[in-house]
Amino acid sequence: MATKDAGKRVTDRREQILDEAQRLFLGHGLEAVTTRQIAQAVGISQPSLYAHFANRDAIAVELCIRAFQQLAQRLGEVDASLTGANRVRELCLAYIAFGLEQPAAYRVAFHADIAVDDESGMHRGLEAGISAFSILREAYADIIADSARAELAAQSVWAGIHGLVSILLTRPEFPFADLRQLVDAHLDRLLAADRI
Amino acid sequence: MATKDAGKRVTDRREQILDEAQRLFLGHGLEAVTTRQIAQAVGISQPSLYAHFANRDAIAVELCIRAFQQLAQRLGEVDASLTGANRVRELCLAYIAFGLEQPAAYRVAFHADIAVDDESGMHRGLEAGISAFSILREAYADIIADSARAELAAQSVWAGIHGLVSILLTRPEFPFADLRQLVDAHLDRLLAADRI
DNA sequence: TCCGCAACCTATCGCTGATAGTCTATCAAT
DNA sequence: ATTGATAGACTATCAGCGATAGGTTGCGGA
Repeated sequence: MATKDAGKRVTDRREQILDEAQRLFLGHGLEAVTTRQIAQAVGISQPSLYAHFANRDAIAVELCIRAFQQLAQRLGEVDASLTGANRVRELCLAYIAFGLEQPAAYRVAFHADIAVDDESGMHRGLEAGISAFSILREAYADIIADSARAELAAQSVWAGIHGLVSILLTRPEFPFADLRQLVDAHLDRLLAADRI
Repeated sequence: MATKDAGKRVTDRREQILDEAQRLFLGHGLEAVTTRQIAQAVGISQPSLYAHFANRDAIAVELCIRAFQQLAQRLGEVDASLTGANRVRELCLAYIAFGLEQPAAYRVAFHADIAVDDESGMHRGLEAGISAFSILREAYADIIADSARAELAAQSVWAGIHGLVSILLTRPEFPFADLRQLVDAHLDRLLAADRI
């Protein structure tokens, strides 16, 4: 009981740090938030963070995981009764909506430069990203029988919608066309190959 | 004469700083390079940089301009005798090649967060970016008569190829398909709408 | 009762971008 | 030829950053 409480307290503080870090990151952007700000928001001293995380990057990795999980959840909410190309299009719309509505989360997921683990060549945030991507991959398995072709299609479409979200987020000052028209035109173009 | 010499000397030092900064940025990435490293490479003290640039961001803006100019030059080298969809495809290939061969330049151009000017809502790097994009826009004016539709198509294709380059650069650890296959599949998909 | 450990603290490190204040060499005007 | 202004460089220094060292406290188990 007491042991469990102690363990729980540690977990809670870790989660509390991540909650505050996420809140600050979403509000001010990844690079702008300092460890001292996070610590102050939690109500502990700045060095105390290092009892829970190896370094600032480790916090960023956890937030990267959260961001990909939120993306996966958003994609998971897409109407499961849809099939084929219709489902792919709705997944793309959900993806773009997530990116534009949660720009800070999207940037943590895709633009933050986070060191990968030396042996695995990955970090846990990337694993979460792959699992989010799998939703799109499986939707394409429904459309294209050849699995290699389905994989290529899914990666291409992913890159395509990522490009739109990415450039809208990082260079919003460019003279883009009307957002709805641009999204529609982009999806029409990107998914034209899957027309029946 | 003497005045001109003095003016020239200033310009040279500015250019020298930018040259060294570019060399360091390309080698070590944007965030990794410090003002002291730049100053040391030039052979002056770190505060002396601030006689030539308002701050570190101002140097980044100039390098952003250079990156876009290099991209524009690369696109300008595409065979001018090509027309229509063939020209668009070659432009896309050149774009992707530039991004993958000059990752640091591409990141400065598209991923570096550089404050925009308050009144104009832009910075000069963005203007250079727009002029690079214009090459693709004009190629689409050749294919699609309706100028609004041509603009939408060009922006969509730009976003599409940017997405592939961007994700390959920022998340190379993802299990992507073979690069040549992926690029081919992506361009096939992205440009399918322009088939005659 | 005492031990060990987890979590916290203060103090401090080296490094960063940026500013203040001074010195010097060059050029234009007297 | 002498003066005054200016450009460009310097040293010294700042506050803020991520991170580390070392000591203190309080609680659960032997």
